[in-house]
Amino acid sequence: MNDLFADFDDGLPQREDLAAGVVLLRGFAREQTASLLLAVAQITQASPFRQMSTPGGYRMSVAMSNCGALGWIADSQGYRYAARDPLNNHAWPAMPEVFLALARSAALEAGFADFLPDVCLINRYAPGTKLSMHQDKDEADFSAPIVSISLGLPAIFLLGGLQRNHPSQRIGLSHGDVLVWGGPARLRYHGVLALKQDSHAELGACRINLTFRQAA
DNA sequence: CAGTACCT
DNA sequence: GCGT
Repeated sequence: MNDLFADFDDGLPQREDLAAGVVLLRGFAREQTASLLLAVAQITQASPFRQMSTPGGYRMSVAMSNCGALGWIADSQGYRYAARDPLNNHAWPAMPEVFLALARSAALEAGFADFLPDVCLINRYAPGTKLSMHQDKDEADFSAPIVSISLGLPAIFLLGGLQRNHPSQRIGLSHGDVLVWGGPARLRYHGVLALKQDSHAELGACRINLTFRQAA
């Protein structure tokens, strides 16, 4: 048994307070996973997954797309939000109602009322891909929380402190789990360890993460 | 895999 | 320093 990945087989979704301002909602999205994945397929037909480059000139292993009024992008110029997809110069696809409703209800359940995200960053992880420790700090104000929905293969999320050299705790995230952090935790460093080689019943060798933010 | 140097 |  691995207690990083708790079961929710025979109960309602579990709320777990991991730290001040950090709430893990195990299985919170489990009834909506098919709808979410269908919407991801539609969004990424218009704005395909792509591996962005960091300002330092390295390609990120995780492939990304966005929906909503704004999208998070990285390139040689830096990290920022843009209203248009640089791949096609079109507006990002609209945020589906099921995304907005789920993100809002998860935020409320975690204690953050009136969350109105204008961005959903969609991250696609294959086995071996990862996200190094970073802060989400490209948003205009930090009063709104971050809502993160996990789909497909499990991953180990690293929750660090407010400084890069602080120790991190490992959080196992599985299909349908939702992690919310905000308030005193809003600027905590975080990352994702390289995915293990594995296969998910619905998604195959793939993890999809939806990150909701209020950027403007 | 955590710590660290890297140098845009 | 969302990279190696």
